[in-house]
Amino acid sequence: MNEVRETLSKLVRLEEEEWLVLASCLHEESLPKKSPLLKEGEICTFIAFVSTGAFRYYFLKDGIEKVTSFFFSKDFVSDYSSFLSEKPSMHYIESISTSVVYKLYKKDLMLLYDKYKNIEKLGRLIAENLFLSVDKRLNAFLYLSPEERYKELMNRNPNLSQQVPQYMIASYLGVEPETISRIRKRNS
Amino acid sequence: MNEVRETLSKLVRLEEEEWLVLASCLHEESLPKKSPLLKEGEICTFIAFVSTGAFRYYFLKDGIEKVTSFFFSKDFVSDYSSFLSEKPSMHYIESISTSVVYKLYKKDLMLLYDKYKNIEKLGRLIAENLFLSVDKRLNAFLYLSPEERYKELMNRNPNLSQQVPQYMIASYLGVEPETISRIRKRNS
DNA sequence: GCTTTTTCTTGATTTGAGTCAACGAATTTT
DNA sequence: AAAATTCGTTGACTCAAATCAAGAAAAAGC
Repeated sequence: MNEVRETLSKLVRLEEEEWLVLASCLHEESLPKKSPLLKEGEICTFIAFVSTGAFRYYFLKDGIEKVTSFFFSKDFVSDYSSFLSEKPSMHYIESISTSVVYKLYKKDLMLLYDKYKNIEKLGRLIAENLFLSVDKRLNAFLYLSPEERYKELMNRNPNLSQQVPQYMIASYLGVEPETISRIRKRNS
Repeated sequence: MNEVRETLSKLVRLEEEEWLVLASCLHEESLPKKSPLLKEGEICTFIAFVSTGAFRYYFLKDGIEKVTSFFFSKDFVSDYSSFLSEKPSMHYIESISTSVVYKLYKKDLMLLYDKYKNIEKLGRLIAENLFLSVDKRLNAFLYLSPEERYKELMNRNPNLSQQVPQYMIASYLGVEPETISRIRKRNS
């Protein structure tokens, strides 16, 4: 729980009371490997802080899993689009390994937003950060070739291939596993 | 100026005082056709409300203009990434037609955020909305073929081709102008 | 109006990634 | 440890979009 506080404190300085009431809204949940946190068709009603473990965020296109994101320790995992719009999610979120998360439900968060100015601010900062990360990812698709995307991803996250299988990385980069294989061969 | 208020009022209910102080921070600016609002290398210090006119948001890749977005009347135009991160922009923002905007500078906005809870909330809602739109666009690249992207864009914005030349639409969809030409031929 | 420039279309060719398929390598299961 | 399943590599082939190039059409300028 303290990791949550630490992570949040990098964004905003919360009053003691604000933290306590926020903490009282956090629900701990443990998941074994390959457990669903969210399924297609559900409305995502939570933001979850990843304490330990890892998650993948994917959707099915013609029965094939397309990975859109990964979430690791200290990340906030959610289908933020579904969370905001309250529309059914098109995605699955599934644990890659044994995981512990702290869930914060939207109905609680909305009350906190209204009551506590610093939590409202926290909400803005979270939204801004998420904007920055989607924007960066969109730019990678607009600006870069698959090979450039792969190199940049590996540069910024050198141990990713130890954490997730290569076919998920391929999917994340919007290419087929064979393409990653060939990129690796070319650059070795 | 009243259009600004109307647009904002759809997001949050501002107190009279909040609106007045916000309005006092808006700077009107008129631009002839093809004028820059932002250039590559500059830090984007503003969010501008488009009163009349249209803008294109692009970057140069090997000297070739790649259009990332369009902004029309009632949109907020900014390099929001640069605005948030305070890093130099990689983009140009240029008027497509004669335009009038109301600029709100970051230094002013930050003070407003601190002082007025509803403006802080407005900031969150703007960030959330921008997140949703980038996320949607990213999904279009992840899920859809160029042809599907084109059809969807035209569906949602039937008069876009009257407002901007086709080569900019091509660029926006991440394809070459010839491809749009061929898609149109196929579907006629 | 005509001229010039910009934008759009069409064809021929190239190319990078996808698809299909087969086969090793590595994990997991029992 | 052996068997089974999953994962990664490689090759042959296909295909959709990029590239190159030449004109046609439309818009802007005079």
